[in-house]
Amino acid sequence: MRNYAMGDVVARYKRAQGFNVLHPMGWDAFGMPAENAAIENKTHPAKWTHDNIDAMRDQLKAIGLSIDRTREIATCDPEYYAQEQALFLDFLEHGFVYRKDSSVNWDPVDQTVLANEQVIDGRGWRSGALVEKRKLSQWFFNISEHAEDLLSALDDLPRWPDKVRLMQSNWIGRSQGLNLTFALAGESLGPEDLERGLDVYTTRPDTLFGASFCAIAPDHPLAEKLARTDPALRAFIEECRRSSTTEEAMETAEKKGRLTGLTAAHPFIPGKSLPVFVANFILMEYGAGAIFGCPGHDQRDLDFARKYGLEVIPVVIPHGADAATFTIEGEAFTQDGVLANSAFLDGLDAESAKEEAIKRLEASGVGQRTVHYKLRDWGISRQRYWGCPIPIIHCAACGIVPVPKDQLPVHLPGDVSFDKPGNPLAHHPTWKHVDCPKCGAAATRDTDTFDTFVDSSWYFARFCAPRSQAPTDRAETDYWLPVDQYIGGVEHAILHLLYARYFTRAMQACGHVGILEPFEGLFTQGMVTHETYRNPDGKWLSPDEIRLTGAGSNRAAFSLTTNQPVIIGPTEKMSKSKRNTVDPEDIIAQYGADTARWFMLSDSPPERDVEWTDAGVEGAWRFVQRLWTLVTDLTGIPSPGAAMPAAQPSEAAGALRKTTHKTIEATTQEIERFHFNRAVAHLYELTNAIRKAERALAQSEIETDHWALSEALSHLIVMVAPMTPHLAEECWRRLGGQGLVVDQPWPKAEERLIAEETVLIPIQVNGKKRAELKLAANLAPKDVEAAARAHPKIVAFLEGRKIRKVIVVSDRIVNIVI
RNA sequence: GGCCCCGUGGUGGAAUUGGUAGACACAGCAGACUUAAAAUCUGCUUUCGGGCAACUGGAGUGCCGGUUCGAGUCCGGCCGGGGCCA
Repeated sequence: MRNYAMGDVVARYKRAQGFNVLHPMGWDAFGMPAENAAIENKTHPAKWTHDNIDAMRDQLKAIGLSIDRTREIATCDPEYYAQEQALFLDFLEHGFVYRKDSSVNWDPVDQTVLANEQVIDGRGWRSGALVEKRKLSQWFFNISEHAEDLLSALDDLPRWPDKVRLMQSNWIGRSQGLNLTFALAGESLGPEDLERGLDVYTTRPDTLFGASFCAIAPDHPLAEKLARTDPALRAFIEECRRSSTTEEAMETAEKKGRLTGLTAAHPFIPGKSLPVFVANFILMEYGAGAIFGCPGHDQRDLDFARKYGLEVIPVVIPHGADAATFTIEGEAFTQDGVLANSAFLDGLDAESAKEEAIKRLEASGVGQRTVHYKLRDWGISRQRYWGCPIPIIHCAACGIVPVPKDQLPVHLPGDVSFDKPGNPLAHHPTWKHVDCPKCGAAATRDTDTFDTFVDSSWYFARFCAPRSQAPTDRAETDYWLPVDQYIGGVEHAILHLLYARYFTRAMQACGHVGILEPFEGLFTQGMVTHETYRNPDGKWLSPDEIRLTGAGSNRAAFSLTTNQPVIIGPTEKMSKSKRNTVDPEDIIAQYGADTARWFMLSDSPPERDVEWTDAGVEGAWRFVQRLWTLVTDLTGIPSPGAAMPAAQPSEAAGALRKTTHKTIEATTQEIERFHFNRAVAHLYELTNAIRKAERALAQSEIETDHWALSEALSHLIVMVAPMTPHLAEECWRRLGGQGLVVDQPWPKAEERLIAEETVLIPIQVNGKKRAELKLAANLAPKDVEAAARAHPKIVAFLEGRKIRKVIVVSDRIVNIVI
C-alpha cells in the first residue's frame, strides 16, 4: 500500500509538472499461493485469484490512485499469456531458450517439485517426506551468456540505488581464475578417463603449492563412474544426494569425503601427487565441479584436511611474518599476504603470484585463464498447474515442436482436479493429447508451466499497448519505454530486476522493443514489518485476532476468540503466509483515504523499513482537519491565481510570501528525491505559518496582505494535492479556484523570494558557540569578521586573550581560535 | 565467515552533505474555551547545574581513539541491529 501511495504521489506530481504520465496497474496473478489455496480450500485457483484481485482492486480504488484502468492487465488472462507464449517462441527461434536435464527437489508424496525454500531440513514443507534430487528435462533461458553485459551495463544505470547495483553485481559474481587440468593416476578408472585428467576451477592459483588434495562433487561424472564399481562410494553419494544442497547448509554441515583411489599429479612439484576425494561440500554447479584443496587458506578445505589428516602448508603468510615459524592452527589464513613455501612464487604478493602461476600453467598447456560467473541459467519449467502453459509439443518422431503461432494461446484448462498428488496438467484426461503440428501423429503437450518470474519480466512493455495483438506495439513502446521511474521493494533487487533486464535484451533482439534497459530510474522502498503471532500449536494469527496486554517484559498476547495465550514472534516483513499484515482499510474506513495517504507518507523515510504502527494517524487526521478549517475560515480572500495587487504588503505578509516560496522550493526538491516525509514536514510548516499569519493579516487593510494569504493557501493546496487529492479538490473549490486541482501546474518558487537577505550567523570560540549575529547575506568575510569581533559577548569573552586565527565561512559560521 | 547498510530525545525521525544537533510529527504535561467531556487553540517538553525571570554555564548523536579551526557527518577499532552472499 505504502509503495502505491508513493507511486501515486510521483505520478500526480509529474503530471502537474506537465509530463504525460503513464501510471498503470497489473496483477501478477499466477503462482503457487493460488494453487496452495486451491488444495487447502477446495476452490479453483482461478476463482481464488479473481476474488483476490477484486478485493485488492477495491482497496486500491479506496485510496484514490490515479491509475489508468484501461491498461489493467492480469498475467493469468489468456490475452496476456498468449503473447507471453509468442515471446517464448520468438526467444526459442533466436537462440535464447534451450532444454537440458536439471536436478530438482522432488517430493515423492506430493509428487511435485519444490522450490528450495519449501525444503525444510531435507523434507517437504507440506508432506514432511524426505526430498529427493531428481533429474528432469527442463527449459532454460541462457541468461548466463549475457552475464558480462548485464554486469557492465549496471554502470549505465545512474538512477539505480548503489545497493541494488552492488547486489546484482555480487549475484552475477564475476571472478577471474584458472581452469587447470590435473593428470590422474589410479586403478579404478579406465585409461581413456585417466587420459582426460581432472579439470578444476580455482580463483586462487597462487596457493597451488599449498594443495594437499583434490575433491570432486558427488554428482560429478567421474564420481558416478567410480560408484559403479565401488558400493561404499555409491552409498556415500546417495547420502549426499539426500542432504540439503543449499549453500548455507553446505557451509555448516560437517565436511565429509571418501577416497576414490585416484591421485592427481601436482603441476608444479614433480613426483608429488594428491589424493582425490568425493566430498559433500563441492557443488557440480560451481566451476568444474572439482577443486584442489588448499587447507591453509580456505576454511572448508582446512576443516576437511583436519578430519582426514591431510597436510596443511601455509603458502601465504602475513606481511612481516616468518615463513619458518608461521603455522596454521584452527583458522585458515585468507587475508592478503606474501607467498612462502612456494618455490618461484616466494616473496610475491598474492596478486602477482596468481599472474605468475597462470602464466606458467598456460605456457605448459595444462591451465587456462578463465572468467567465471556465479550466475546460472534461468530454469523456467515448473511442474505446476497455475501458470502459463509452455507452448511446446513433444512428438515421438519430430522431437520438440513449437506450437504454431496461429494456434496460440495454449489455454490453461479450467476443468482440473487437485485431489490427486502431482501436476493436474499432467493427469488431465485430454488436455495434453494433441496431434503433432509437423507430422500429424499423436503427440503430447509440455505439461509444465512458466516460472512466474517470466510473467513479470515483460509486463512493463505490455502496459504500453495492453490490448495489442502482438506482444508489443513498437510505436507505443518506443514512445513510452524505458520506464522513467520504477518503484518496488528491495526484495526484488536481484531476481525480478535481473530477469527483466535480460528479457528486455531478448525482446530487443527479436524486435519487440528498441531498448536494452527496461528501468531508467529505480527506487526501492523499505519493507513494512510487523510483529508475528502464533498459537501454541504453530498456527499464525493476524494482529486483529489478538489482544495485547502489558508493556516491556510483561507484554503478552491473547487470542480474541479463545482467550488463550499467544506467542509473540519476531518482527518480520508483512506477508500473507505469516498473517502479520495490517491493511490500511481500517484507517481508510475511520479517517478517509487522504488521512491514510498522508499518514503513510509522513514520518518515515521511504527507503527504510518501517514497523507498522498506527500511532500518528491522529496527527495526520488533525492535519486534514486543520487544512480544511483554514480554508473555510479564510473567507473573503482573493481567488487562486488572482493578480497581485500593487500595494506593498505588510512585513508579516512579506514574511509569509517568503515562507510560501521557500516551501515550494523545498517541497519540490524533496519530492524529486523521494523524500516524502521531508516534503510533508515542509508542508506542515507552511500550514502552521499560514495559521499564524492569518490572525495578523485577516484584519489587515492592505489588499496585498489578503492576496498573500491566498497565494500561500492556493500553493499549499496544489502541493498537498498529490498526497491528499480529494481534500485538495474540495479546498480548491472552496477557495474559488478555476477547474480542478489535478489540472493545476506545479508552482514555481520566485528566486527573489527564496534568497535570504539576512542570515543568522553563530560565532564560535574554539568550536563552541558563544554568540549569534544577524547580518546581511553575502557580506564580505572581512566585514563578517569585524562584526563578530565587535559583538559585546565576544569582546567580553576574548578579554585579555590573543586571537590566533579566525575562520569565516560565508553566510554560515565564524570560528575564533584563541 | 565475507560484503553492504544502520545506530540521534519517551517515540517516528530532521540536520543545507564537514558549519547553531533535535526541524516536523507522535506521545506526555500545563493552560484557554466549555457546566463537563470530546474537539479545537496556546505554551512547555535532550539532560544536569545556577537564577523569580528574560537568561546562564556544563554534558550530549552506541562505545574507544584519530583527522580538523570545527565531526551526528570523514578515518581506524569495538559493541549492537538488519540485509545480501557464502
